[in-house]
Amino acid sequence: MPRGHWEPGGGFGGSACPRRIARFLEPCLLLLLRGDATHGYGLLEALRQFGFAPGTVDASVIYRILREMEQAGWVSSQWDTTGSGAPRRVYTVTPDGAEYLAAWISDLRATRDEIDQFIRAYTTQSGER
Amino acid sequence: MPRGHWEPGGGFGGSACPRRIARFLEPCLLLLLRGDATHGYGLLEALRQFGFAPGTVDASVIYRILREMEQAGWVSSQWDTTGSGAPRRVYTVTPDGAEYLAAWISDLRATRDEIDQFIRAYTTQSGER
DNA sequence: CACCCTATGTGCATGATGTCAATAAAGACG
DNA sequence: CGTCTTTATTGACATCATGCACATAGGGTG
Repeated sequence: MPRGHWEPGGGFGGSACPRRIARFLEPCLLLLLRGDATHGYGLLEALRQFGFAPGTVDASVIYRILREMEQAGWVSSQWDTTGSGAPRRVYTVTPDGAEYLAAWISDLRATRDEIDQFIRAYTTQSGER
Repeated sequence: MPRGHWEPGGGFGGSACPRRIARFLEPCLLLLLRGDATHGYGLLEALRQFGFAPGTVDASVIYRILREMEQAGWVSSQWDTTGSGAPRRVYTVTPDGAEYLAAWISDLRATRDEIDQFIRAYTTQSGER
């Protein structure tokens, strides 16, 4: 098998691999930020609920996306120095970010329907044999 | 908005954008090849049934994937010089390719379930407000 | 021949993502 | 104080998927 092939259904550490969807971390982080998670490091563990196995996402990826989203205006940040340990950059979702997340949801619905259509086409073709 | 952002739900020519799923063309081509389409150029129009608007997929992408899949052993090809015009490279799916497609289907099912889970998390959080 | 259409292919640029290293601050401990 | 560990953040580089521009070639048509 040529290098770089994803071995669908088998590889990728056995997880269902939400990373098959491009930029999926973006809406995940937005949704978590609307909840109670607020800073980069805390988001790492919270991602588990969306199918990301622990250790599969590097922290640097989280921070990079957060900075990009702040530049885009989807989130804003302030420093929090009240707790013990290193200061945390705390993120909140802007109104624009909420709209962006809503657009993501509508797009994901469409993507899901496309997948369903493809699976139906497969089972139909297989059943006709 | 920074360049390169996908504007989910709005951009991308208004189509539902199946390309949100990485390498989605691969299973599409395999499924079409199990049907009646046989050569690269003919696959271009046949892709329409999977949500690819005409003109959204460049022909070079099709040929590149076909050659990669042949190297991987998922398809095999022969030249067809019987018709008029330039010779066609005609592809057929190998048994390994059929297995690979089946793995793709199982992976797509999992991906769809992840999307559903994410959408449910969103609507739950929105409903609680 | 000039031109167009079909058909296949190559090369390069860009964007998304993964990996690894570096920086920095605060507290614990000798 | 010096340094070790934990938490938090950033930067630099490599790889992969994809899009775009262009090259090649056969055959029909004026």
